[in-house]
Amino acid sequence: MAKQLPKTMVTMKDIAREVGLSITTVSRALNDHDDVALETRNLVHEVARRLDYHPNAMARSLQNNRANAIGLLIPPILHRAYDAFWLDFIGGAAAACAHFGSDLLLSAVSTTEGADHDFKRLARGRRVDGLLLCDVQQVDPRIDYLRRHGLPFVAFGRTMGPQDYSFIDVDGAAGVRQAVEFLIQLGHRRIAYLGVSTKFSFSSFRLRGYRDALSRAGISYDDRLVHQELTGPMATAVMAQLLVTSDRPTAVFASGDFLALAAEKTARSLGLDVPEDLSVVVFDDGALVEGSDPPLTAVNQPNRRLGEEAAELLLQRIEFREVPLVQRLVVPSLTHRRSTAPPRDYVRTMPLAQ
Amino acid sequence: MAKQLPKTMVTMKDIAREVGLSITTVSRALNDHDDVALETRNLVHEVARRLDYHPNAMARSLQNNRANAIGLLIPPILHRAYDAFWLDFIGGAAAACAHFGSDLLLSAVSTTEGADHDFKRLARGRRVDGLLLCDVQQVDPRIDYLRRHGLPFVAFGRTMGPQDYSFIDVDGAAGVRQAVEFLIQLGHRRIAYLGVSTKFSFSSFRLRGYRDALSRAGISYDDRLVHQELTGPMATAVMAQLLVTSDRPTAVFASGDFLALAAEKTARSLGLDVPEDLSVVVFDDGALVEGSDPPLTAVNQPNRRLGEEAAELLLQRIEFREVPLVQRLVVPSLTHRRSTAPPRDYVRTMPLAQ
DNA sequence: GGTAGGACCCGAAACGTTTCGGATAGCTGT
DNA sequence: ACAGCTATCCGAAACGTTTCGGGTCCTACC
Repeated sequence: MAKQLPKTMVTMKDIAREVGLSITTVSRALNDHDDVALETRNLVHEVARRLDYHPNAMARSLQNNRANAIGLLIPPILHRAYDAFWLDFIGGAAAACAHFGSDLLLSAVSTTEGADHDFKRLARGRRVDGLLLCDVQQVDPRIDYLRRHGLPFVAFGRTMGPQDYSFIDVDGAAGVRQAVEFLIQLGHRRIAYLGVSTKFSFSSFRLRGYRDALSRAGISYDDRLVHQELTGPMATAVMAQLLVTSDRPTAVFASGDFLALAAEKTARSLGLDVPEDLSVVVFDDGALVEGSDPPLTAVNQPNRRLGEEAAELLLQRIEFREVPLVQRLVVPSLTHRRSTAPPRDYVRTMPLAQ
Repeated sequence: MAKQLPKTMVTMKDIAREVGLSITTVSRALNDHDDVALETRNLVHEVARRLDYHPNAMARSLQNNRANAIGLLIPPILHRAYDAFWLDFIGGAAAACAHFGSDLLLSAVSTTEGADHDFKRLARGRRVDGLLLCDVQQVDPRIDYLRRHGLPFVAFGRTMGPQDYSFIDVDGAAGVRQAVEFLIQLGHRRIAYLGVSTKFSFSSFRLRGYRDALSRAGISYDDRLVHQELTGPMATAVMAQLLVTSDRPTAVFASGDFLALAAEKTARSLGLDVPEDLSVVVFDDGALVEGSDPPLTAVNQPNRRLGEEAAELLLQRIEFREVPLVQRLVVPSLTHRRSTAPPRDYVRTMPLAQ
C-alpha cells in the first residue's frame, strides 16, 4: 500500500485504472446511470472518494455545454450609492445560485469602452449559462444581441421600447407617486424633483410617477422645479438656487441618496430646518439614508430580494428552457423617518391618513 | 453575400474554412504568434471580428489549464453585519480582478455541512486558478489542503498556529489596543469587553489588544468584564447584568456592530446616558455604526480595500508562480464619533491628547 | 547546383469528460 | 440448441482549443 500524496490532478483515468474498468464505465457509474451494476457503482464511488476525485469542471462544461454558472457584469461606474445597491443585489443573486447548484461569475468592467467587449466575451464565451443583465438603458442593444444568440437572460430594469423579454424591476413610478402623494397629503404644493442621468430607464419611470402624483392632485407641473442629470455638487447648486426664490419649494424628492444629502446640507447651510422648512424624501434606501441627520423618509427597494428573484428566474429559464415571459414589477414601500413634516405655515384642513 | 445570422456558436473551424487555412494557423494567428505572416494574421483577425467570434472559454481552459477566474466562497452564515462586510470585500476583489483580466467566481455555500464539499469542488475542479480563503479559523485544515494540492491562495485572516502562507489581515490587536487606550486616556478604568465566537481567529487577536492596553496602563484584568461567544440578545443580557453592579463599567468595547447596538440600547433602557454614563467603542465600521444614536466611535477596517489587496496579491501569485510570502497586516484607524466621553465624575488630571 | 536557413504553414495529439452505438455473456423459453 | 432478451460493459468520437513536431517552399550563399 505505498500510497503517495495526490501531487497532481486525479482524473477518471486514475479511477478506471484503480478499479480495472473502462473510463466509460467509470463515468457512467459516477453519474449513476442504471446500466452499471449497483455493485460496480458503489465500488467506483468509493474509490473516487478515496482518491479525493473531483471532476474537472472545464472538461465537463466543454462536453455538455453547461457552465453551471450565471454571469453578472458589474458596471464600470460605481459611485458610492450605486455601489451599495449592487452589492446587496449580488448577495441575493449568490444566495439564489447556491440553491440551484450554480455559481455566480462576477465580471467587473474596468473601462467604459471595454464594457461592450466584456459583455460579448461573457455572452459568447460559453463560460456562463445565462446572464443577469443589469444597468439596462432606455434602449439597449444587448437585449437583442442576447436573444439573437439564444443565451438565456433576465433583465434587471426595463427598456423604454417593446418589452418582449423577461425582467424584474422596481416600479419606480409607483414608488415616486407614493412618495409625492405623501408630501401632498402633508400639505406641500411646491415639490422639487432632483434626478440623475436620464440614460437609465428608471429615470423616466420615476419622473412619470412624480408627474402622475401632481396631476392627480390637480397641481400643475412646474419645470423650474425639475432638474435631472445631477451629480452631488450640481444638486447643491440647484438647491441653493431654488431655496432663495420667493416661491421656493417646501419639499423635495431626491432620486438617490447623495442628492438627498446634498439637499439637506444645502438647506441647513441656508439656515433652513429639515423638515420644518424643507421636507426631503429619497429613493434608494441604504446606509446613508438612515445615518443622515435627520434620518430620511425613503422609498426603499428591497435590493437583496431583487437580486435573489432575478437569479432564481434566470436559473429556472436555464433549467427548463421554454418558460413563459415573466415581467415582475416590485412596488417599493415608503419608510417614514424624520425628514418630512407639513410645511411650516400649513393649516390642516383634514385629518392626515396614518 | 448570402450572410445569415450566426444562429449557433462560431468556432475557429468556421474561421479556418472562411480564410482557407488550417485551424492551427488560425489559432496561432489569433494569438499573434510570430510564425504566421503578418498579412495572414490581419486577415484572420478581421474575419474573426466579422463573424463575431469569441473563444470558448471552457475549451481554452481545458487546454491550457488556466481558468481566468479566482474563487471566493461566501460562508454559509451571514448575519446582518457580517454580510455588509463581505459585500464590500467582494466589491474590492472584483475590481482588482478586472485589472488582471480575470473574473471572480462567487460560490455561496448554503449549508454548513456542504461547505467542505463545495470548498473541495472549487479547489480541485480546475474552475478557478486560485482561491481567496476567507473566514479563516483558529486552526484551518483548508490551508494545508490547498498547499498539498498546489492551488494558489491568499488567506484573509490568520490561523493561530504557524503562519507559513500569504495572508492579508486586519491587525485586530492594534485596533483594539488603540480603542481601549483611547478610553483609558479619557479616564475610564473599568472597561467591559463584548466578543463574538472564539472560533474566528480575529477574536483572540482582538482580546489580546484589549489585555495589552490594560496592562500597559497598569489596570488589572477583570474577567467579570469580559464576555465572548455573544449574540445580540446575549449581549443585552450581559450588559443588563453588568450595568446594575456597584462597580459597573463606564465604558465598553464591542467586537461587532450588533453588540454595540445592544449595549447602547440596554444602557438607555436602564436610564443611563450614552456617552455620559457609558462610553461605547465598536470594531467593524459600517452602516449601522453611523446610523445609531449616538453615532458610534469605531475602529474601522477598510473592507473594500482589503478585498482589493487580497485579490491583487492572489492574482500576482497566479501569474508569477513563485513569489515570496506576503503577510500584510492592515492597522485600522479609530473614527471618533459621539458615543465616547470621559466618565461622569472624572476629574481631568492631564490634558487630553488630540 | 547544392544546401543551409528562414518564413510560413499544417496534421495530429492532447486536455478530461460524456455519449453513441455496439459487444459480450448469461439466462429464458421453446 | 438456438433466437431473443437483459444486464453489464467498452471503444471511439466528440466538445473547441493549443501545441509539438514536423513539412514545404523560397532565397541566399558558397
